Amino acid sequence: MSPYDPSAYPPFAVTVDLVVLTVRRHALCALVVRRGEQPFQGRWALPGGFVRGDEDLAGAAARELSEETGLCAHDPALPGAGNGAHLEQLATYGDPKRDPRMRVVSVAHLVLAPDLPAPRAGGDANSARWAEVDEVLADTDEAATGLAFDHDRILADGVERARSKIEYSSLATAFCPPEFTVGELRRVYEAVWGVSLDPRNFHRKVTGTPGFLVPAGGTTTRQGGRPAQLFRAGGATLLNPPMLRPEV
Amino acid sequence: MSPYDPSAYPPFAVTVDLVVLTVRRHALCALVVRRGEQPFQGRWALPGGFVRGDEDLAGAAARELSEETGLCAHDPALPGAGNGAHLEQLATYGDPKRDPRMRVVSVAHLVLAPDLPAPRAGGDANSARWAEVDEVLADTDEAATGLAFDHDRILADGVERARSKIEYSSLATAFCPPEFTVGELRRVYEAVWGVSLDPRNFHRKVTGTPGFLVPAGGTTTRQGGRPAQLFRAGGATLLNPPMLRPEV
DNA sequence: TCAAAAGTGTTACTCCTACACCCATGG
DNA sequence: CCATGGGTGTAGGAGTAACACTTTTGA
Repeated sequence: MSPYDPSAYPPFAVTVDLVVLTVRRHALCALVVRRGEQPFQGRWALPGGFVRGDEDLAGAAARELSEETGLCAHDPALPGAGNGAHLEQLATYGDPKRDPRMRVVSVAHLVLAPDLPAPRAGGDANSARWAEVDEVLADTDEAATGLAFDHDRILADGVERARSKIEYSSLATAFCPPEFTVGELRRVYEAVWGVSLDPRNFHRKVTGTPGFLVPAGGTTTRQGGRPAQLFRAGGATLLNPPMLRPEV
Repeated sequence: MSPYDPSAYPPFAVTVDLVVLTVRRHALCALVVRRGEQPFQGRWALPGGFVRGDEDLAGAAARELSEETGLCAHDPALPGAGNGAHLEQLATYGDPKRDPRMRVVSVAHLVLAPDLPAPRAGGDANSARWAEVDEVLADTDEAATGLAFDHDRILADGVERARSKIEYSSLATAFCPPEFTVGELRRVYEAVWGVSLDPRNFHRKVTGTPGFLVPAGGTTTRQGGRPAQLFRAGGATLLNPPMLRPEV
Protein backbone atom coordinates (compact mmCIF):
# COMPACT_ATOMS: atom_id res chain seq x y z
CA MET A 1 0.00 0.00 0.00
CA SER A 2 1.34 3.35 -1.03
CA PRO A 3 1.89 6.02 1.59
CA TYR A 4 0.12 8.37 -0.82
CA ASP A 5 -3.09 6.40 -1.05
CA PRO A 6 -5.70 8.51 0.77
CA SER A 7 -8.06 5.64 1.36
CA ALA A 8 -5.37 3.90 3.40
CA TYR A 9 -5.53 6.59 6.08
CA PRO A 10 -8.01 6.91 8.91
CA PRO A 11 -11.27 8.63 8.01
CA PHE A 12 -12.21 11.92 9.62
CA ALA A 13 -15.51 13.69 9.93
CA VAL A 14 -15.24 17.33 8.85
CA THR A 15 -17.54 19.99 10.23
CA VAL A 16 -17.88 23.74 10.04
CA ASP A 17 -18.51 25.77 13.18
CA LEU A 18 -19.66 29.36 13.05
CA VAL A 19 -18.67 32.31 15.19
CA VAL A 20 -21.49 34.70 14.29
CA LEU A 21 -20.91 38.10 15.86
CA THR A 22 -23.12 41.15 16.03
CA VAL A 23 -23.46 44.27 18.13
CA ARG A 24 -26.60 44.51 20.25
CA ARG A 25 -27.30 47.08 22.92
CA HIS A 26 -23.70 48.34 22.86
CA ALA A 27 -22.26 44.86 23.45
CA LEU A 28 -20.55 42.34 21.23
CA CYS A 29 -22.74 39.24 21.01
CA ALA A 30 -22.29 35.77 19.55
CA LEU A 31 -24.93 33.38 18.30
CA VAL A 32 -25.15 30.21 20.40
CA VAL A 33 -27.53 27.26 20.10
CA ARG A 34 -28.63 24.73 22.66
CA ARG A 35 -27.55 21.20 21.95
CA GLY A 36 -30.37 18.71 21.74
CA GLU A 37 -28.18 15.61 21.61
CA GLN A 38 -25.34 13.90 23.36
CA PRO A 39 -22.63 14.77 23.99
CA PHE A 40 -22.99 18.02 25.90
CA GLN A 41 -26.77 17.70 25.67
CA GLY A 42 -28.49 20.86 26.90
CA ARG A 43 -25.30 22.91 26.83
CA TRP A 44 -24.82 25.96 24.63
CA ALA A 45 -22.57 25.60 21.60
CA LEU A 46 -21.64 27.40 18.44
CA PRO A 47 -23.84 26.64 15.45
CA GLY A 48 -22.34 24.28 12.91
CA GLY A 49 -22.70 21.00 11.13
CA PHE A 50 -21.14 18.45 8.89
CA VAL A 51 -19.69 19.28 5.50
CA ARG A 52 -21.44 17.44 2.72
CA GLY A 53 -19.64 15.40 0.15
CA ASP A 54 -20.17 17.82 -2.72
CA GLU A 55 -19.77 21.26 -1.14
CA ASP A 56 -16.67 23.27 -0.32
CA LEU A 57 -15.92 24.64 3.14
CA ALA A 58 -17.17 28.17 2.57
CA GLY A 59 -20.30 26.75 0.98
CA ALA A 60 -20.97 24.56 3.97
CA ALA A 61 -20.50 27.54 6.28
CA ALA A 62 -22.88 29.65 4.20
CA ARG A 63 -25.47 26.89 4.21
CA GLU A 64 -25.30 26.45 7.98
CA LEU A 65 -25.54 30.21 8.42
CA SER A 66 -28.60 30.38 6.26
CA GLU A 67 -30.22 27.46 8.09
CA GLU A 68 -29.56 28.97 11.50
CA THR A 69 -30.25 32.64 10.87
CA GLY A 70 -31.71 33.12 7.41
CA LEU A 71 -28.73 35.33 6.66
CA CYS A 72 -27.23 35.36 3.19
CA ALA A 73 -23.47 35.09 3.40
CA HIS A 74 -21.27 37.27 1.29
CA ASP A 75 -17.89 35.82 0.47
CA PRO A 76 -15.59 38.82 0.06
CA ALA A 77 -13.49 36.85 -2.40
CA LEU A 78 -16.34 36.81 -4.88
CA PRO A 79 -16.73 40.04 -6.84
CA GLY A 80 -19.89 42.00 -6.88
CA ALA A 81 -21.83 39.97 -4.35
CA GLY A 82 -24.28 42.40 -2.88
CA ASN A 83 -25.25 42.80 0.72
CA GLY A 84 -25.22 39.97 3.19
CA ALA A 85 -23.07 39.07 6.14
CA HIS A 86 -19.31 38.99 5.94
CA LEU A 87 -17.94 35.44 6.07
CA GLU A 88 -14.33 34.33 6.28
CA GLN A 89 -12.49 31.23 7.37
CA LEU A 90 -11.15 31.49 10.90
CA ALA A 91 -9.07 28.42 11.82
CA THR A 92 -9.28 24.65 12.04
CA TYR A 93 -9.49 22.63 15.22
CA GLY A 94 -8.50 19.01 15.17
CA ASP A 95 -7.47 17.76 18.58
CA PRO A 96 -8.03 13.99 18.58
CA LYS A 97 -10.15 14.19 21.73
CA ARG A 98 -12.19 17.29 20.95
CA ASP A 99 -15.23 15.17 20.14
CA PRO A 100 -15.66 12.08 22.30
CA ARG A 101 -17.55 10.17 19.61
CA MET A 102 -14.95 10.04 16.89
CA ARG A 103 -12.28 12.00 15.14
CA VAL A 104 -13.84 15.28 14.04
CA VAL A 105 -11.94 18.14 12.44
CA SER A 106 -13.82 21.41 12.51
CA VAL A 107 -13.13 24.31 10.18
CA ALA A 108 -14.36 27.37 12.07
CA HIS A 109 -15.67 30.39 10.18
CA LEU A 110 -16.24 33.94 11.31
CA VAL A 111 -19.41 35.80 10.39
CA LEU A 112 -20.00 39.48 11.07
CA ALA A 113 -23.58 40.65 10.80
CA PRO A 114 -25.63 43.76 11.54
CA ASP A 115 -28.01 43.70 14.47
CA LEU A 116 -30.62 41.10 13.58
CA PRO A 117 -34.09 40.18 14.68
CA ALA A 118 -34.22 37.43 17.27
CA PRO A 119 -32.59 34.29 15.94
CA ARG A 120 -34.66 31.41 14.71
CA ALA A 121 -33.20 27.96 14.89
CA GLY A 122 -35.21 25.41 13.00
CA GLY A 123 -38.38 26.97 14.31
CA ASP A 124 -37.50 26.45 17.95
CA ALA A 125 -37.08 29.96 19.29
CA ASN A 126 -35.92 28.69 22.66
CA SER A 127 -32.87 26.91 21.32
CA ALA A 128 -30.88 29.83 19.92
CA ARG A 129 -29.89 33.17 21.42
CA TRP A 130 -27.45 36.04 21.24
CA ALA A 131 -24.99 35.74 24.12
CA GLU A 132 -22.80 38.59 25.25
CA VAL A 133 -19.27 37.59 24.42
CA ASP A 134 -17.86 38.98 27.65
CA GLU A 135 -20.23 36.89 29.73
CA VAL A 136 -19.52 33.67 27.85
CA LEU A 137 -15.77 34.13 27.97
CA ALA A 138 -15.61 35.50 31.51
CA ASP A 139 -15.55 32.15 33.28
CA THR A 140 -13.87 30.03 30.68
CA ASP A 141 -12.16 28.18 33.49
CA GLU A 142 -15.29 26.72 34.96
CA ALA A 143 -16.04 23.91 32.58
CA ALA A 144 -19.63 23.74 33.74
CA THR A 145 -20.58 27.19 32.47
CA GLY A 146 -18.71 27.39 29.16
CA LEU A 147 -19.72 26.26 25.72
CA ALA A 148 -19.63 22.65 24.56
CA PHE A 149 -16.56 21.00 23.01
CA ASP A 150 -13.70 23.46 22.49
CA HIS A 151 -16.11 26.19 21.46
CA ASP A 152 -14.90 28.60 24.15
CA ARG A 153 -11.53 28.57 22.50
CA ILE A 154 -13.00 28.96 19.01
CA LEU A 155 -15.16 31.85 20.13
CA ALA A 156 -12.19 33.55 21.77
CA ASP A 157 -10.16 33.18 18.58
CA GLY A 158 -12.99 34.58 16.50
CA VAL A 159 -13.45 37.57 18.79
CA GLU A 160 -9.75 38.24 18.73
CA ARG A 161 -9.76 38.09 14.93
CA ALA A 162 -12.64 40.56 14.74
CA ARG A 163 -11.04 42.90 17.27
CA SER A 164 -7.75 43.05 15.43
CA LYS A 165 -9.18 43.10 11.92
CA ILE A 166 -11.33 46.19 12.35
CA GLU A 167 -8.10 48.02 13.17
CA TYR A 168 -6.66 47.84 9.71
CA SER A 169 -9.66 47.11 7.50
CA SER A 170 -13.09 48.55 6.88
CA LEU A 171 -14.67 45.40 8.28
CA ALA A 172 -16.48 47.24 11.06
CA THR A 173 -19.03 48.33 8.47
CA ALA A 174 -20.13 44.68 8.29
CA PHE A 175 -21.74 45.22 11.71
CA CYS A 176 -23.79 48.13 10.36
CA PRO A 177 -26.92 48.23 8.21
CA PRO A 178 -26.43 49.29 4.58
CA GLU A 179 -26.78 52.96 5.52
CA PHE A 180 -25.39 54.19 8.81
CA THR A 181 -24.04 57.24 10.55
CA VAL A 182 -20.54 57.94 11.78
CA GLY A 183 -21.83 57.70 15.33
CA GLU A 184 -23.25 54.25 14.73
CA LEU A 185 -19.98 53.10 13.27
CA ARG A 186 -18.15 54.52 16.27
CA ARG A 187 -20.41 52.63 18.66
CA VAL A 188 -19.48 49.44 16.79
CA TYR A 189 -15.81 50.06 17.47
CA GLU A 190 -16.56 50.91 21.08
CA ALA A 191 -18.58 47.73 21.58
CA VAL A 192 -16.12 45.41 19.87
CA TRP A 193 -13.10 46.86 21.62
CA GLY A 194 -14.82 47.67 24.90
CA VAL A 195 -13.45 51.21 24.98
CA SER A 196 -14.61 54.80 24.55
CA LEU A 197 -13.43 56.76 21.52
CA ASP A 198 -13.36 60.51 21.05
CA PRO A 199 -16.31 61.27 18.73
CA ARG A 200 -14.57 64.28 17.19
CA ASN A 201 -11.34 62.55 16.27
CA PHE A 202 -13.19 59.43 15.14
CA HIS A 203 -15.33 61.47 12.80
CA ARG A 204 -12.32 63.18 11.28
CA LYS A 205 -10.51 59.87 10.88
CA VAL A 206 -13.21 57.89 9.10
CA THR A 207 -14.46 60.70 6.88
CA GLY A 208 -10.91 61.65 5.99
CA THR A 209 -9.83 58.17 4.87
CA PRO A 210 -10.48 57.96 1.10
CA GLY A 211 -12.75 55.12 0.08
CA PHE A 212 -13.81 54.13 3.58
CA LEU A 213 -17.20 55.87 3.58
CA VAL A 214 -19.26 57.36 0.78
CA PRO A 215 -22.14 59.74 1.55
CA ALA A 216 -25.53 58.14 1.00
CA GLY A 217 -27.29 61.47 0.67
CA GLY A 218 -29.78 61.56 3.51
CA THR A 219 -29.65 62.35 7.17
CA THR A 220 -31.15 60.71 10.18
CA THR A 221 -31.92 61.69 13.69
CA ARG A 222 -32.62 58.26 15.11
CA GLN A 223 -30.06 58.78 17.86
CA GLY A 224 -31.44 62.15 18.98
CA GLY A 225 -29.53 65.39 18.73
CA ARG A 226 -28.44 67.06 15.54
CA PRO A 227 -29.22 65.05 12.37
CA ALA A 228 -26.31 62.97 11.15
CA GLN A 229 -25.29 62.30 7.58
CA LEU A 230 -25.87 58.78 6.29
CA PHE A 231 -23.01 56.84 4.71
CA ARG A 232 -22.49 53.60 2.89
CA ALA A 233 -19.36 51.45 3.05
CA GLY A 234 -16.89 52.57 0.39
CA GLY A 235 -14.89 50.26 -1.78
CA ALA A 236 -11.71 50.44 0.29
CA THR A 237 -11.03 47.35 2.35
CA LEU A 238 -7.67 48.29 3.86
CA LEU A 239 -7.27 51.20 6.25
CA ASN A 240 -3.96 52.95 5.98
CA PRO A 241 -3.02 54.30 8.42
CA PRO A 242 -5.03 51.96 10.65
CA MET A 243 -7.57 52.86 13.28
CA LEU A 244 -5.66 52.94 16.53
CA ARG A 245 -6.99 50.89 19.40
CA PRO A 246 -6.44 52.70 22.72
CA GLU A 247 -3.98 51.05 25.08
CA VAL A 248 -6.23 49.97 27.96
CA MET B 1 -30.29 8.22 11.93
CA SER B 2 -29.55 11.36 13.84
CA PRO B 3 -28.28 14.41 11.99
CA TYR B 4 -25.63 14.66 14.69
CA ASP B 5 -24.19 11.22 14.18
CA PRO B 6 -20.72 11.79 12.73
CA SER B 7 -20.38 8.32 11.29
CA ALA B 8 -23.43 8.97 9.12
CA TYR B 9 -21.56 11.63 7.15
CA PRO B 10 -19.14 11.12 4.29
CA PRO B 11 -15.56 10.39 5.31
CA PHE B 12 -12.77 12.79 4.44
CA ALA B 13 -9.05 12.35 4.30
CA VAL B 14 -7.26 15.09 6.23
CA THR B 15 -3.74 16.19 5.33
CA VAL B 16 -1.32 18.89 6.38
CA ASP B 17 0.60 20.83 3.76
CA LEU B 18 3.61 22.94 4.67
CA VAL B 19 4.65 26.34 3.36
CA VAL B 20 8.27 26.37 4.58
CA LEU B 21 9.87 29.75 3.92
CA THR B 22 13.44 30.88 4.31
CA VAL B 23 15.68 33.64 2.97
CA ARG B 24 18.54 32.52 0.74
CA ARG B 25 20.79 34.77 -1.31
CA HIS B 26 18.59 37.81 -0.67
CA ALA B 27 15.47 36.05 -1.95
CA LEU B 28 12.44 34.52 -0.26
CA CYS B 29 12.42 30.80 -0.94
CA ALA B 30 9.94 28.00 -0.32
CA LEU B 31 10.61 24.30 0.13
CA VAL B 32 9.13 22.19 -2.68
CA VAL B 33 9.36 18.44 -3.26
CA ARG B 34 8.99 16.45 -6.43
CA ARG B 35 6.01 14.12 -6.50
CA GLY B 36 6.84 10.49 -7.08
CA GLU B 37 3.28 9.31 -7.50
CA GLN B 38 0.11 10.03 -9.38
CA PRO B 39 -1.57 12.41 -9.62
CA PHE B 40 0.77 15.19 -10.70
CA GLN B 41 3.66 12.71 -10.85
CA GLY B 42 6.96 14.48 -11.43
CA ARG B 43 5.55 17.91 -10.63
CA TRP B 44 6.75 20.06 -7.74
CA ALA B 45 4.48 20.35 -4.72
CA LEU B 46 4.50 21.56 -1.17
CA PRO B 47 5.62 18.98 1.37
CA GLY B 48 2.85 17.41 3.40
CA GLY B 49 1.11 14.23 4.33
CA PHE B 50 -1.81 12.59 6.01
CA VAL B 51 -2.77 13.26 9.59
CA ARG B 52 -2.61 10.14 11.71
CA GLY B 53 -5.43 8.98 13.87
CA ASP B 54 -3.83 9.89 17.16
CA GLU B 55 -2.08 13.20 16.49
CA ASP B 56 -3.37 16.74 16.40
CA LEU B 57 -2.94 19.07 13.43
CA ALA B 58 0.09 20.97 14.72
CA GLY B 59 1.69 17.68 15.70
CA ALA B 60 1.21 16.28 12.23
CA ALA B 61 2.72 19.43 10.73
CA ALA B 62 5.71 19.23 13.06
CA ARG B 63 6.23 15.57 12.21
CA GLU B 64 6.13 16.23 8.47
CA LEU B 65 8.52 19.14 8.91
CA SER B 66 10.95 16.99 10.80
CA GLU B 67 10.72 14.22 8.23
CA GLU B 68 11.32 16.58 5.32
CA THR B 69 13.96 18.89 6.74
CA GLY B 70 15.15 17.62 10.09
CA LEU B 71 13.92 20.88 11.59
CA CYS B 72 12.45 20.93 15.06
CA ALA B 73 9.26 22.95 15.07
CA HIS B 74 8.54 25.42 17.79
CA ASP B 75 4.90 26.02 18.47
CA PRO B 76 4.71 29.60 19.79
CA ALA B 77 1.65 28.66 21.83
CA LEU B 78 3.73 26.36 24.00
CA PRO B 79 5.75 28.12 26.66
CA GLY B 80 9.46 27.83 26.93
CA ALA B 81 10.09 25.74 23.85
CA GLY B 82 13.59 26.64 22.83
CA ASN B 83 14.89 27.27 19.37
CA GLY B 84 13.49 25.69 16.29
CA ALA B 85 11.44 26.93 13.39
CA HIS B 86 8.31 28.99 13.86
CA LEU B 87 5.17 27.03 13.00
CA GLU B 88 1.60 28.29 12.79
CA GLN B 89 -1.59 27.21 11.15
CA LEU B 90 -2.26 29.01 7.88
CA ALA B 91 -5.64 28.04 6.43
CA THR B 92 -7.64 25.01 5.33
CA TYR B 93 -8.39 24.09 1.74
CA GLY B 94 -11.31 21.81 1.02
CA ASP B 95 -12.58 22.22 -2.50
CA PRO B 96 -14.30 18.94 -3.42
CA LYS B 97 -12.22 18.61 -6.60
CA ARG B 98 -8.83 19.68 -5.27
CA ASP B 99 -7.63 16.07 -5.23
CA PRO B 100 -8.91 13.90 -8.08
CA ARG B 101 -8.65 10.71 -6.04
CA MET B 102 -11.06 11.45 -3.25
CA ARG B 103 -12.25 14.12 -0.89
CA VAL B 104 -9.17 15.53 0.83
CA VAL B 105 -9.20 18.48 3.19
CA SER B 106 -5.78 19.98 3.75
CA VAL B 107 -4.84 22.08 6.75
CA ALA B 108 -1.95 24.23 5.55
CA HIS B 109 0.72 25.37 8.00
CA LEU B 110 3.32 28.10 7.68
CA VAL B 111 6.90 27.51 8.78
CA LEU B 112 9.56 30.20 8.95
CA ALA B 113 13.13 28.98 9.21
CA PRO B 114 16.64 30.40 9.08
CA ASP B 115 18.76 29.68 6.05
CA LEU B 116 19.34 25.93 6.11
CA PRO B 117 21.71 23.49 4.55
CA ALA B 118 20.43 21.89 1.38
CA PRO B 119 17.19 20.05 2.04
CA ARG B 120 17.09 16.32 2.39
CA ALA B 121 13.93 14.49 1.52
CA GLY B 122 13.95 10.92 2.57
CA GLY B 123 17.55 10.63 1.47
CA ASP B 124 16.82 11.56 -2.10
CA ALA B 125 18.60 14.88 -2.56
CA ASN B 126 17.18 15.34 -6.03
CA SER B 127 13.58 15.36 -4.91
CA ALA B 128 13.53 18.49 -2.75
CA ARG B 129 14.79 22.02 -3.31
CA TRP B 130 14.42 25.63 -2.29
CA ALA B 131 12.47 27.48 -4.95
CA GLU B 132 12.43 31.25 -5.20
CA VAL B 133 8.91 32.32 -4.38
CA ASP B 134 8.82 34.99 -7.06
CA GLU B 135 9.69 32.48 -9.76
CA VAL B 136 7.12 29.93 -8.64
CA LEU B 137 4.34 32.46 -8.38
CA ALA B 138 5.30 34.47 -11.45
CA ASP B 139 3.46 32.30 -13.95
CA THR B 140 0.69 30.97 -11.82
CA ASP B 141 -1.56 31.16 -14.87
CA GLU B 142 0.28 28.57 -16.86
CA ALA B 143 -0.88 25.37 -15.29
CA ALA B 144 2.05 23.46 -16.69
CA THR B 145 4.67 25.33 -14.68
CA GLY B 146 2.96 25.76 -11.33
CA LEU B 147 2.85 23.49 -8.34
CA ALA B 148 0.62 20.45 -8.07
CA PHE B 149 -2.95 20.54 -6.74
CA ASP B 150 -3.92 24.01 -5.44
CA HIS B 151 -0.47 24.51 -3.96
CA ASP B 152 0.18 27.72 -5.90
CA ARG B 153 -2.72 29.26 -4.07
CA ILE B 154 -1.58 27.87 -0.71
CA LEU B 155 1.94 29.16 -1.27
CA ALA B 156 0.62 32.60 -2.24
CA ASP B 157 -1.49 32.71 0.91
CA GLY B 158 1.48 31.70 3.05
CA VAL B 159 3.74 34.30 1.51
CA GLU B 160 1.11 36.97 1.99
CA ARG B 161 0.73 35.93 5.65
CA ALA B 162 4.47 36.17 6.21
CA ARG B 163 4.72 39.52 4.44
CA SER B 164 1.99 41.09 6.50
CA LYS B 165 2.89 39.47 9.79
CA ILE B 166 6.46 40.74 9.96
CA GLU B 167 4.96 44.22 9.83
CA TYR B 168 3.41 44.11 13.25
CA SER B 169 5.26 41.28 14.98
CA SER B 170 8.83 40.27 15.66
CA LEU B 171 8.42 37.22 13.46
CA ALA B 172 11.17 38.27 11.06
CA THR B 173 13.67 37.04 13.64
CA ALA B 174 12.44 33.51 12.86
CA PHE B 175 14.31 33.83 9.55
CA CYS B 176 17.57 34.59 11.38
CA PRO B 177 19.99 32.33 13.24
CA PRO B 178 19.93 32.58 17.06
CA GLU B 179 22.41 35.47 16.99
CA PHE B 180 22.24 38.01 14.20
CA THR B 181 23.05 41.61 13.36
CA VAL B 182 20.70 44.46 12.61
CA GLY B 183 21.87 44.38 9.02
CA GLU B 184 20.99 40.71 8.66
CA LEU B 185 17.55 41.37 10.05
CA ARG B 186 17.12 44.26 7.63
CA ARG B 187 18.06 42.04 4.70
CA VAL B 188 15.32 39.63 5.81
CA TYR B 189 12.74 42.41 5.59
CA GLU B 190 14.13 43.49 2.23
CA ALA B 191 13.99 39.97 0.81
CA VAL B 192 10.50 39.17 2.13
CA TRP B 193 9.01 42.46 1.02
CA GLY B 194 11.15 42.89 -2.09
CA VAL B 195 12.07 46.46 -1.21
CA SER B 196 15.05 48.48 -0.01
CA LEU B 197 14.99 49.97 3.45
CA ASP B 198 17.05 52.83 4.83
CA PRO B 199 19.71 51.15 7.03
CA ARG B 200 19.91 54.12 9.40
CA ASN B 201 16.21 54.41 10.11
CA PHE B 202 15.82 50.64 10.30
CA HIS B 203 18.56 50.43 12.90
CA ARG B 204 16.96 53.12 15.01
CA LYS B 205 13.54 51.50 14.72
CA VAL B 206 14.48 47.97 15.76
CA THR B 207 16.95 48.92 18.49
CA GLY B 208 14.55 51.52 19.86
CA THR B 209 11.57 49.15 20.19
CA PRO B 210 11.68 47.73 23.72
CA GLY B 211 11.80 43.95 23.87
CA PHE B 212 12.37 43.41 20.15
CA LEU B 213 16.12 42.81 20.32
CA VAL B 214 18.46 42.10 23.22
CA PRO B 215 22.23 42.48 22.82
CA ALA B 216 24.02 39.16 22.72
CA GLY B 217 27.35 40.64 23.68
CA GLY B 218 29.64 39.98 20.77
CA THR B 219 30.28 41.55 17.44
CA THR B 220 30.80 40.13 14.00
CA THR B 221 32.32 41.29 10.78
CA ARG B 222 31.00 38.56 8.50
CA GLN B 223 29.45 41.15 6.19
CA GLY B 224 32.59 43.25 5.83
CA GLY B 225 32.88 46.82 7.01
CA ARG B 226 32.67 47.92 10.57
CA PRO B 227 31.92 45.14 13.08
CA ALA B 228 28.26 44.91 13.96
CA GLN B 229 26.73 44.11 17.34
CA LEU B 230 25.08 40.72 17.71
CA PHE B 231 21.52 40.48 19.00
CA ARG B 232 19.07 37.81 20.02
CA ALA B 233 15.30 37.98 19.58
CA GLY B 234 13.72 39.64 22.62
CA GLY B 235 10.58 38.48 24.32
CA ALA B 236 8.28 40.97 22.61
CA THR B 237 6.08 39.44 19.94
CA LEU B 238 4.01 42.48 18.95
CA LEU B 239 5.57 45.55 17.38
CA ASN B 240 3.86 48.77 18.30
CA PRO B 241 4.08 50.95 16.30
CA PRO B 242 4.54 48.50 13.45
CA MET B 243 7.32 48.34 10.93
CA LEU B 244 6.07 50.29 7.93
CA ARG B 245 6.19 48.60 4.57
CA PRO B 246 7.03 51.14 1.83
CA GLU B 247 4.23 51.82 -0.67
CA VAL B 248 4.82 50.67 -4.26
C1' DT C 1 -34.25 76.89 27.05
C1' DC C 2 -31.79 72.88 27.64
C1' DA C 3 -29.86 68.31 26.73
C1' DA C 4 -27.83 65.58 23.33
C1' DA C 5 -25.46 64.32 19.49
C1' DA C 6 -22.94 66.14 15.09
C1' DG C 7 -19.29 68.37 13.37
C1' DT C 8 -14.90 71.97 13.00
C1' DG C 9 -10.49 74.27 14.63
C1' DT C 10 -6.30 74.31 17.08
C1' DT C 11 -2.30 72.95 19.62
C1' DA C 12 1.10 69.81 21.27
C1' DC C 13 3.20 65.62 20.75
C1' DT C 14 4.87 61.14 18.53
C1' DC C 15 6.71 58.96 14.95
C1' DC C 16 8.51 58.53 10.38
C1' DT C 17 11.46 60.02 6.26
C1' DA C 18 15.37 61.80 4.26
C1' DC C 19 19.79 62.75 4.38
C1' DA C 20 24.32 64.70 6.47
C1' DC C 21 27.74 62.89 9.00
C1' DC C 22 31.01 60.02 11.80
C1' DC C 23 33.03 55.12 13.17
C1' DA C 24 35.63 50.83 12.58
C1' DT C 25 37.22 47.31 9.93
C1' DG C 26 39.62 44.76 5.62
C1' DG C 27 42.20 45.13 1.44
C1' DC D 1 44.04 55.38 1.63
C1' DC D 2 39.58 54.01 0.44
C1' DA D 3 35.58 51.05 -0.04
C1' DT D 4 32.13 48.95 2.84
C1' DG D 5 28.89 48.43 6.02
C1' DG D 6 27.65 50.09 11.11
C1' DG D 7 25.73 53.59 13.73
C1' DT D 8 24.16 58.77 15.42
C1' DG D 9 22.09 63.57 14.68
C1' DT D 10 18.79 66.50 12.92
C1' DA D 11 15.12 69.01 10.25
C1' DG D 12 10.64 68.66 8.15
C1' DG D 13 6.20 66.48 7.65
C1' DA D 14 2.28 63.28 8.47
C1' DG D 15 -0.87 61.80 11.73
C1' DT D 16 -2.83 61.52 16.37
C1' DA D 17 -4.67 62.96 21.16
C1' DA D 18 -6.88 66.26 23.77
C1' DC D 19 -10.03 69.64 24.15
C1' DA D 20 -12.42 74.28 23.20
C1' DC D 21 -16.05 75.55 20.34
C1' DT D 22 -20.11 75.88 17.06
C1' DT D 23 -24.37 73.63 14.86
C1' DT D 24 -28.90 71.46 14.71
C1' DT D 25 -32.36 68.86 16.25
C1' DG D 26 -36.21 67.08 19.98
C1' DA D 27 -38.32 67.65 24.47
